[in-house]
Amino acid sequence: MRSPSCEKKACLKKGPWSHEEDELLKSYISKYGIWNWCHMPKFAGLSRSGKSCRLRWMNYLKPNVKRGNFSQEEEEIIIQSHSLLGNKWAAIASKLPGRSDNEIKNYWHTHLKKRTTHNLACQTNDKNEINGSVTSEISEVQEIEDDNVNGHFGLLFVQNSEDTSSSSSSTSSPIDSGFDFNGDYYNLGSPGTVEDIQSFWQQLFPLENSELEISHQDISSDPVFQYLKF
DNA sequence: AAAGGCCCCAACCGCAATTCC
DNA sequence: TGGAATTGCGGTTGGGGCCTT
Repeated sequence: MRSPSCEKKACLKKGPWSHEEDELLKSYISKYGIWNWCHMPKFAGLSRSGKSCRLRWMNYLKPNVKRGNFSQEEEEIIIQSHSLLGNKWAAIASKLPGRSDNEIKNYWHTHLKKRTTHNLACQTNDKNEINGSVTSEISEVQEIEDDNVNGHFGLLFVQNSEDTSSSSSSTSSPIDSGFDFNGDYYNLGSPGTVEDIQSFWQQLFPLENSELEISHQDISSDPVFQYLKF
């Protein structure tokens, strides 16, 4: 299996992220969104691989990422989910909004694994003592309600503009990309025409960052804009 | 106070899956 | 349709901090 071509550069930085790098990535994504992890670092001024940037964003920089200790409820969800799903950390993480798969994986190995193996050992001992059947955790687990975890809730930065004069288009079609309430960037389709793109950025920026203003000239000179083939 | 061991967690690596051209 | 590019996932590692002796 090949390595991605964009990550062949030997000069890419590795190791812990500096505050400056975090700020560069955050500000770039808040401004331009996530359009291509592979090529983004270059435009953001980062000497990092796309994978490294993605990981940093997903685990730490993304809005709504929870830090700190896990609650009892979260621990129980992890334990129950793990008994159901095994090491499907991404699936388990989807049941815990704000927690990354990496964080859950680490927490499992450092805290919960010992506890559950200890419990299992205790259960086995009990079983031997009473010579009865042990009701495993698995049989007691119920499917966790996750209707509101996996779906998109709405648009954080984008809303329909009432200003119909800003675009040559007579219909103000809804923008099909942005950040949902989980902090995930989504893009439901191709941007379309130049006007679509310009309209998109114009709708995006005023809500995302009120002091930020952008002109058509700004857009057309932007590397992302050029990358998108214009 | 210093040295060694242990623990935790951020980040890397390799691979599979998916998307794009 | 096949290969290349990109994304996502899970296992693993390495280093820093804490604890013990």
